[in-house]
Amino acid sequence: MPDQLHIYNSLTRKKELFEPLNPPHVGLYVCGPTVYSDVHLGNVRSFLSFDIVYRYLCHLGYKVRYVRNITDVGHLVDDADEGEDKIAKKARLEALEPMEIVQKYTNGFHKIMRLMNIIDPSIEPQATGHIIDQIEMVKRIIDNGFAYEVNGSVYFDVEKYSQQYHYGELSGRVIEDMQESGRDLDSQDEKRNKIDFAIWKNADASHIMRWPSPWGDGFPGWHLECSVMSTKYLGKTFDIHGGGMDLKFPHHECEIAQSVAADGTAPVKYWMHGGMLNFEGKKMSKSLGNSILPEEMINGDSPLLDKPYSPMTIRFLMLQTHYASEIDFSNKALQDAEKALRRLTNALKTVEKLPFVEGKIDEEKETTIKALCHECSEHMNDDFNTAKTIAALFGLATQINTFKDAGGKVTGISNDTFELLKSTYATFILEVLGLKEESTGDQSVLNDVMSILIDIRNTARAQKDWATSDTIRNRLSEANIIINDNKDGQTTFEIG
RNA sequence: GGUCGGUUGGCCGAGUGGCUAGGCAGUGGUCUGCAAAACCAUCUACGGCGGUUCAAAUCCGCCACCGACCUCCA
Repeated sequence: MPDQLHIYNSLTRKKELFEPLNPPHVGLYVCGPTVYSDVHLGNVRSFLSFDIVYRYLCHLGYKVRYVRNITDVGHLVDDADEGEDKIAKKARLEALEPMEIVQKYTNGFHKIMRLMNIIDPSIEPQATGHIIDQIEMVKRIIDNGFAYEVNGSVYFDVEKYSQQYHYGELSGRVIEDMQESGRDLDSQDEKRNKIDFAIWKNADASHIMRWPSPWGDGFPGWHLECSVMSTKYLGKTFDIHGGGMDLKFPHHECEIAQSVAADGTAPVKYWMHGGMLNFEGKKMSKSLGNSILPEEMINGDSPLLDKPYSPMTIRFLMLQTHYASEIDFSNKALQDAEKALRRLTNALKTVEKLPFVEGKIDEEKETTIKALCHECSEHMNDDFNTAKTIAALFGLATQINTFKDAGGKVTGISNDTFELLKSTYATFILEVLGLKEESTGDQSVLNDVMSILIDIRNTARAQKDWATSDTIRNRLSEANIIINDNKDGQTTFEIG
């Protein structure tokens, strides 16, 4: 197992040792949301995957500049020529200013990110704030001979590019095949070749989002913003670029082509692609209309769901699967995850409370615990394998619970190992995996009230007044509070 | 049609040549006034057929099924 970070690079299709271009600095770019509607669970998964990448890189001590854009212009709705900007279309539908749409859904996106405990990027650039830079990049591509202008629109010349460079190296596509098998789109007369793509689109007065350019009024093309903003903030070549599998082609392929055509260098050293999230076996996507919003899941407000699930339950379930694999969400999976997460976090509370007692060292136990602690890092080093890391954490949870069961103290291991156990367990759960403790309402008041109820119940129990003690427990259970009489004589509660 | 990926025990889900993944559920036990939690034990699979190998879930071939991408999508 690796003791240094290895990343599966989509570009080379191999797991590679991670060597930053300029250590200890790391440049990380992730394709952000297009803010024309609510982010759904599938989007969340992708951002979570790269949240883990960011967190772990930071954990390893790298100084990471993490750029995740907001796409607020530039995605065409239909085919290339008759296409309308997604934001503009939505603005018409909702009778709002385009920037009102952008603000509304950007706010919603941020809210979900916070709920899911996804850390903010270092820079969150917006495409509309970089129109000038995008125009500059279009100019460079034209100057280098890889784009041509027709009627105020500028198209990337894929064939010309592929004479000199390799278009399709990321997605494994061959341009001859694409020319044969690609579907025919309407009104493509302007393009020299149907595999060419727009980098600047002409827009007449009826378009509500347009900017002046050397080619007349218009708006930037589909894929340009990411090339521009990654270059601007991370340089012409940077370390890691992430996004969902569905962006590999054409979006990321075009990004590579644009950067190479403009600046002559491959933009990215390690390409990472996250797997899709399915519901009932189908990719969850806006266009298929089978998406569940995170808020619906948290409120249980969807006909597809049996009950509400907490943000950390959702987070945990996602992390039980490797980022590159598909996940199929279901009620059963969510309920299992809820219980499993509770086991993990209960052990965290336990280990923080258990006293250490010096004693004869049990070599086997000592070795087991140390090995499990090391495994947490080793598994994360193996292409961010959160599933295996979680397995190791469950191993530690069992060790912790065994201490609790066997006398409610930690003994038989060295103090160093105990400290390692405590810090590893807490660090990986809270910082690396970002599984924060969830609390509902005012904890301090609740704690006070609960300690009163527990006192009354314990008095009843001491008098063998089971009717009273069980009534308290049952009524609390109805209120979703579970009472546990632990082996050590302590009574605790948890919100279930 | 083209390209790529997947098919693992009751369910979810790791895993690329030999060593128990893990979780949830189930079963038996310990503990408990009873529960719950926890612990111990148990159940232990790799789509089908063929091949390579001392050894295959893991490599190769064929077949079946599922999915993604090829058009905006995380």
